[in-house]
Amino acid sequence: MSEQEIIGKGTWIDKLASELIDREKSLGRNTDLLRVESGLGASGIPHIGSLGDAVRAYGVKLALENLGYKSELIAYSDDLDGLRKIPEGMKDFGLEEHIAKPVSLIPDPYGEHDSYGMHMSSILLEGLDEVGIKYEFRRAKDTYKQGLLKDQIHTILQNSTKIGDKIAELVGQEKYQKYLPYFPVCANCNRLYTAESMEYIADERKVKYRCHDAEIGGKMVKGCGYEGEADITKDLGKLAWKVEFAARWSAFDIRFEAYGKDIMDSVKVNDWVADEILQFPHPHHVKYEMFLDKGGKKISKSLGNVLTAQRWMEFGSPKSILLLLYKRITGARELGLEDIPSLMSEYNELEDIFFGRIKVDNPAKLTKSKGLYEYVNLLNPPKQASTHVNYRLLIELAKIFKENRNERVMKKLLDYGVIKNPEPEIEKLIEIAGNYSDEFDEQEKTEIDLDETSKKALKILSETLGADEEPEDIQNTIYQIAKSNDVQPKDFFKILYQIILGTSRGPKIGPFISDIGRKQVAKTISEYT
RNA sequence: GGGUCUAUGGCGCAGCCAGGUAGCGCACCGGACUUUUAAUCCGGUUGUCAAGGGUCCGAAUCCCUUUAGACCCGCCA
Repeated sequence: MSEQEIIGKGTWIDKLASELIDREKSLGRNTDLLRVESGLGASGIPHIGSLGDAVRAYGVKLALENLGYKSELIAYSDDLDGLRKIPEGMKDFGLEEHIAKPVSLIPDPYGEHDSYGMHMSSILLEGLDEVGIKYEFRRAKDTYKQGLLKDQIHTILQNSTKIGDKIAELVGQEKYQKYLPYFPVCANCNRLYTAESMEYIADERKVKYRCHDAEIGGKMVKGCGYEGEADITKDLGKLAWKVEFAARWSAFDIRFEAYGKDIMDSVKVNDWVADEILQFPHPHHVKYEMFLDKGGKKISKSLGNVLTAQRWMEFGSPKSILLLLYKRITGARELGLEDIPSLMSEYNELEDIFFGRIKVDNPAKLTKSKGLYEYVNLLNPPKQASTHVNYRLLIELAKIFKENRNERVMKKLLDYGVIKNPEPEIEKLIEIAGNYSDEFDEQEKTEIDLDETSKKALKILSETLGADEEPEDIQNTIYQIAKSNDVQPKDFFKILYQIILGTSRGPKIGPFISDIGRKQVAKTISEYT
């Protein structure tokens, strides 16, 4: 490590915040409040990547504050986006008729929120609440209704020719050389995208449009033929993505926004629009990779491999999500629920490092690990380490104890000396580890080949175990039964593991059987004789 | 057509974005313990960090070129 000064907590988040501050300074901009933004999609079920955008933006906010600046996170729901595709699992709600309508104008099929869009956003917001992220919520619908973007829209529409040419030059998309980058919501049929903007009447701040057929999501959607004018200061309608971010950044004074590589082109154009058209130096950015599923496929709302934060938290702690998201930002990531156990362990390890229980020689690494731990705790780390229980051990124990799980696993942990007292946090851990074990423990009904001698031995064992009097040494008893019935002990043990656990190996079987309950085991075994 | 990411022991991966002894899990080998399955514990082996070049006192890490794979964009938001 060189003598380079450590910035903040020594993580990539701090470095990013520091770059941001340097940039603001060299731009000569006011730094009284450095606002960061995260966009929330509202048209599909929000997955963990959507959560990541907001969580990381919040991390940057924390870093900025830690470096002595005021900051604020805006969570902006794009709820004027039109519904283009009906998400997997929602085919039965009759949503077809709402295709192309802004998601905030579609009723919530579940009847829980004011609209379809709000329903989707809420899933994400609840996820954020659960991991402890604070934000200021804003919606596209209100933003446009209140005319918050009217000046930006006006400027953009006045420069639409220039912008259209630039879009073609930067990303090769030519449609905005023909059309205005503004989609009104048809006043007659409530549809977006079908309303084609023809002309901007600058004096009146109105866009003339005609509702015509349009192709959306590979399907033709009928326009209603209505012709009208949309008032950009208060009517519903929205800018195309290629220019909308810029308008928002300028209107909300946004200084930082991360983005996924799928919208790289849009960001490129928006940066230019912000700088050159709106005269608002674009926010500082960081690009991240999409989360992919374990097959390397993009997590997609329509493919049905959506991994939500809520689903994750059935099996992993909120901190395991934060760790996943704060660990690093670059790199393609194949992600699945099977990553939870190692993240759970890694958190404990970081905690041990933070509290000095694990020595780390490299000072830079030490700083970084401690810093990461602090971010995972949202820069408010606990005063003392929590009791650590290995998550994988819990999964194993949960696999064995299915009835009265909490109580019996807890007892086992006390027996093992892993914990000293039952604690509520441990109960929670047992619960989620139990969920994990129930979900991913394939209980393959193994066909077991049993010859007559094995059956006979099993029968004897079953009777012995089922007797009222408990054999002193079950391990030895099993061994003796095998031997005296001409069954290889090795094979006999294997058969028992197959019957009890569905595997060919397992924990030492004597104590294991008393743990499960010998009568219970006797009953199980008798089914095979 | 444009762009991004990835490549590290047999397998799966971390380390890279702030350069400083190449690490972890599984597997494998040896030992301890167990009445011989298993588990556990201790110890050990395994690497031209994809290839080539550059910067540097020092590169898995930074820069350039190449190869292979994945993903994104080129509908739309």
